[in-house]
Amino acid sequence: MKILLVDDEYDILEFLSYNLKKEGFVVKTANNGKLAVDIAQRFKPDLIILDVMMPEMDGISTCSEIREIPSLSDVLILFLTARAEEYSELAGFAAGADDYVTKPIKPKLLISRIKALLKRTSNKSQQKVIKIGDLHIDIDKYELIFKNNKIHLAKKEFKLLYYLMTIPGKVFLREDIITNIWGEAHVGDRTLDVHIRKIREKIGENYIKTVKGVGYKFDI
Amino acid sequence: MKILLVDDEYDILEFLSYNLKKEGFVVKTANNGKLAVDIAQRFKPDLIILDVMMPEMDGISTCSEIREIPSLSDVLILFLTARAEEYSELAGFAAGADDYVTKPIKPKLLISRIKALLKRTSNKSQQKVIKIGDLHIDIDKYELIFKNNKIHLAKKEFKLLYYLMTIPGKVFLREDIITNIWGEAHVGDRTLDVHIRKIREKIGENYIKTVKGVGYKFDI
DNA sequence: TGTTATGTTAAGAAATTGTTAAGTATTATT
DNA sequence: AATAATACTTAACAATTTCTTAACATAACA
Repeated sequence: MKILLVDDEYDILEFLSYNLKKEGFVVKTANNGKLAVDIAQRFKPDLIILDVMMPEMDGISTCSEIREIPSLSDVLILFLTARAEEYSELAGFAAGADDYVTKPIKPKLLISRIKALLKRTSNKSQQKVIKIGDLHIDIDKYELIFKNNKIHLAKKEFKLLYYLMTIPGKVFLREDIITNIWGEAHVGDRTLDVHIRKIREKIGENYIKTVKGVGYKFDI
Repeated sequence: MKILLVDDEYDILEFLSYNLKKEGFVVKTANNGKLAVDIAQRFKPDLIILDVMMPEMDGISTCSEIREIPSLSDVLILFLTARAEEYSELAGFAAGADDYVTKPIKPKLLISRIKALLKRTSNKSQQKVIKIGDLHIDIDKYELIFKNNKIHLAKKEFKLLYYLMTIPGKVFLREDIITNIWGEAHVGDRTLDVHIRKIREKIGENYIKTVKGVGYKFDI
């Protein structure tokens, strides 16, 4: 598994690089956003760890830029952010982040988050059954089981819930959800909300969480 | 059963090819990943045996590429890996491998693993008698028994019910059912429904379930 | 506090499947 | 080969489910 580390502080690059290599990851580093974009295209990392605060091009701009490069659109992006900058969590997810970790960084925590992230996505395409909490969704059977009862979901509801459940905790952008479920077709402003509502009616209000201005996530 | 062998070392290809052919498998070989992908598409093997370590395109990349080709998405993939490269086991499974065998290769072990693998998947479709609930279907006898009474099903009805029963609970897509029962021929929009109805008339409404917008499933 | 994004509801439009009956094709029987 | 019986397909329409929209309500944010 290849990781690209991006931070303007040399000490942090050194510190993280050491810890990640020790875990068996192949690591490259970049000390600014522009360079990161360049390296990423050749190195094709599985994961990019981006510091939010960087001079010139900050992590969020870098992230947006990476997401626009087709060959990198699937790469995982994890943000490093100071605890204070709470806003950046939102902005980061909006730009297409998959996870974020707050500074000061504890290597063990970071590594466990990285592993969780890599695992989730490597399973993604194969997973036909997803179990989370009281929920159990099976794409082959087109069946949702909630507290041991079968629950009927209409096709769009099912697709939508399944999509959110593929990566629990990840915030899916509103527009990405719409593209994924409805394709390119134009669909009204409230349509997604109505479908979310119908799912919530069936499984309760606790699972699907709204991240205002960004999208929805499935979480326990 | 057809097997595609992929390894960059000629000796290994030769050695394995000999042993597999002796077991009655139809074997083709490729000495690099690119070639393997090409051959696989025409040869349509049941199983691909991939060496993880190969120059240029390694086994894992090859595997990922194969998994992205729809006509090959169901092919079984078995990795050959050196004992040292433990990481590749994980990476391999993530890329969609079905099994792996470590080098040095013992032909007997490899063959038993292959057989187990092929058996696993062929079981599903080869079953001649299926019993579910009050139903008991026998493909050889062309016979359906429902609550201890023989029930006569016409040919198409039988094929259809049998097809749905091969994997109870699984939703079969409308178009897949039509392709499977009627072949490529164009068939009217309501034909499938009418057949479903006739089966339901004979075995009741409880077994075949409609999943609107998707297809039908056999379920209790 | 105004603005924006999302929630909620109900109605009806759209899509999908069900049902019936009649016509055509196939197979079996004499 | 003619007839009868069975199997299959189609078309028309009915019934049902699913989806979308619009209008308004509410909550979160700047």
